[in-house]
Amino acid sequence: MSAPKLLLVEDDTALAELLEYRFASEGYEVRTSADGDEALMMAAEDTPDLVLLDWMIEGTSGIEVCRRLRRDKATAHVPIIMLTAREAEDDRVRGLETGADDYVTKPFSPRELLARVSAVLRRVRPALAGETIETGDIKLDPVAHRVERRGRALQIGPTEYRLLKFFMEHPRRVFSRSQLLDAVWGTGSEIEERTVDVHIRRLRKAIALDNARDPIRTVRSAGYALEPV
Amino acid sequence: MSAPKLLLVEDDTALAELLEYRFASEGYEVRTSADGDEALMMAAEDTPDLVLLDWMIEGTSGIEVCRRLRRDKATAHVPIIMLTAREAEDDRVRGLETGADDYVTKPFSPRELLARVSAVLRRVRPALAGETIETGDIKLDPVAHRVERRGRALQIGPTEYRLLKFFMEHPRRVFSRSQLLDAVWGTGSEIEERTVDVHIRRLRKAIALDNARDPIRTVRSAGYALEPV
DNA sequence: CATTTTTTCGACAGATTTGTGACAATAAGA
DNA sequence: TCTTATTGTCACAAATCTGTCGAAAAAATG
Repeated sequence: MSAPKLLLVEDDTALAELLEYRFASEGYEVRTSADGDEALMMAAEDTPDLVLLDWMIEGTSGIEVCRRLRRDKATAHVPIIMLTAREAEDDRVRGLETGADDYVTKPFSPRELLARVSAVLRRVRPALAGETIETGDIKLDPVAHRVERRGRALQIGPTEYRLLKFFMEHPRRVFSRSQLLDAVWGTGSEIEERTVDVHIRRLRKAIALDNARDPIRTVRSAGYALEPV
Repeated sequence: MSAPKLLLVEDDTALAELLEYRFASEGYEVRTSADGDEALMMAAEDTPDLVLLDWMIEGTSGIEVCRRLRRDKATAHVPIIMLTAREAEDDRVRGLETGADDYVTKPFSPRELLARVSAVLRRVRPALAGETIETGDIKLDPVAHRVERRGRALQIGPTEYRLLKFFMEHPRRVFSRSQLLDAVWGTGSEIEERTVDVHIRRLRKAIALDNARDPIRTVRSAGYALEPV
């Protein structure tokens, strides 16, 4: 399984290094920035799976970073855990309103933060936490790299697996062919858009059961979506 | 998702370039003009989603541009944020009276302006921010690209979807055929006006339910409007 | 009531978009 | 090395959508 990618935005160097070390040793891939604008750039370049955001950083404030992350389509759904020094109620409230998923009040133990991160990831993108995702009657176990539907194991190729996993992480949402290319094939892949159609067909075939409805919805002139049956 | 279109009216070239760059990198589509009359022409050609209007521009004054935008049916309801250099109370009051939606006092940070723009757009056109819109008994989810009425999913073609979405973003308002052509088909589409009628009919058919009233009102010799049931 | 204007409706051919099977190239595994 | 899977593209078929007409219906006008 691929290591969850964290983006840590923290200008206290000592704390940042400590956390970086602890998370790395727990199997996370961590990148750090002390500066809000830089962090936003890093997030834009390579979308992280979760952002740890200090509320009190220099330059662009934490709340603003949060807003901007939410506003950009690519990072709009990345979970954010804010690290706040203040006990101040309204800071937390404002944070959660702005779209943070959870907060941790300083001082905190690395262990506590690890637990929160794991919890948020489990809730938002179960596959990253190594947990089985279930959408409708389809179950996907990212650790075993196995997919089953109504108890029956499905045989499914690598690309179709990634495609299905992506869909299951964002059920009901419509994705254009180019969005799917970016998400499943990687940004900048120079692949024909129509190729997506072919893989959709292969995926449909792979997850088809005699008496089950096709859970993949074609949205004409827009793209495809996975609808839980 | 289509990028929100902004029209920036600002004669301070340096500021204009800065803003243009920042907004572009946030996913907006920006056109700029330093001149009031030119700006009005641009707005007429391709209706923007929001206008950023400097109050103190050369030639036609900001307040006049604002008035004229409000007077033209096509741009009457486009939100306007005015950029005012003065702290002067009466300038802001006059602006809001003339029909501006919000104001930002110079000097301001691009960040602050971004926040205002986002807030105004969210308030005025939720679908641009990916929120579901609800008009009467019809619900439209732009993310899932799905329309339902009284809980029942509707089957609806691409053009009818765009048409309905536009109507739902501006309920109760009457639009002429040429306004609809501009908004739904795109400016400069060389399509027969009568064609709108046909798509209205198709939309009516698509959203019809046995026991429900037709929510689309025909306004003879003027156009069509969506009336929440 | 007859006339004029405007809108609705059904039909249709052409255009777009999507589904599908086949195929060569490449990668992976035995 | 030899087999077997997987991948990305095509070309063609199938499905769906589009823009226009012209006739019929409805609404205003006088």
